[in-house]
Amino acid sequence: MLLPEAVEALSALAHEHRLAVFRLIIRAGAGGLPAGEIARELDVLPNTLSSHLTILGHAGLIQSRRNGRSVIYSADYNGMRTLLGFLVADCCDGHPEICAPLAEVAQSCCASE
Amino acid sequence: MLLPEAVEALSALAHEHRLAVFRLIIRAGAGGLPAGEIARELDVLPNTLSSHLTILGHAGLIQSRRNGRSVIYSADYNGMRTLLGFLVADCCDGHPEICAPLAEVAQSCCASE
DNA sequence: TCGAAATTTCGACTATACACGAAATAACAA
DNA sequence: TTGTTATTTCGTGTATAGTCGAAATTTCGA
Repeated sequence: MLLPEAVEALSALAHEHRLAVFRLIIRAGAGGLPAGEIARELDVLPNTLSSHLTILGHAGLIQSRRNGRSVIYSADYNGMRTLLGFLVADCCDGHPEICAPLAEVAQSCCASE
Repeated sequence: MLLPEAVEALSALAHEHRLAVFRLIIRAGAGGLPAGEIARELDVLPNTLSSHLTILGHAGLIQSRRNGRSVIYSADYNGMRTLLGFLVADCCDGHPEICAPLAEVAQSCCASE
């Protein structure tokens, strides 16, 4: 991942509603959520939400598939992983004070699975 | 960390120059870098850089101390750790496909220290 | 085929972010 | 004190992001 792509992904998440949308979608798991339900849940107008979803999608953080009249949005785990990897990479240049605790967090939460 | 603070930190990093500044400062280690050197390195006007540094500082990602005529900026490891923790926390709700690989990355880079 | 539901696209308005020149402030040396 | 270096603050112009209403599109049931 290059810096411009990282900036795009960070910009996508750097918005109150979009970050909330992303977290909601991540927690929904592989099944994802229809746009309408997200709009209702977060009290955002459907057309406004649509533009937010487009931005998150273009940044590689979410994916969409159509199901009947609904469009289902789900997390792009690979995109999120790439972004986190990019951010973490900076601390690996001799600065374990950041990523050592992070390793614990990531490990402990995954171990519980 | 609450959502608004996360948005502020993400917004601070969601800018080509600011992200570059942050990475440069992180790699500089605890010694940090004077504002002027950062400006020269990234070819940004001193006053423009100053506003970027203020934004990163207010977001809790960097710190500053004065040394003579220079102002030295260094990374706020705790702030960065908090942001990464916030982002990773989302995947811990039963989605190890994100944080499992992240745990490896974080662990391997810290192990080499 | 007609109408309703779900979502997106379009166009316009407003607010905010960004960059820059000029001036102010802080520290130090002569 | 005077001048110089390093940095910040201020004011302004411009570009970009965000929001919304209205209309278009897609899908499906009656």
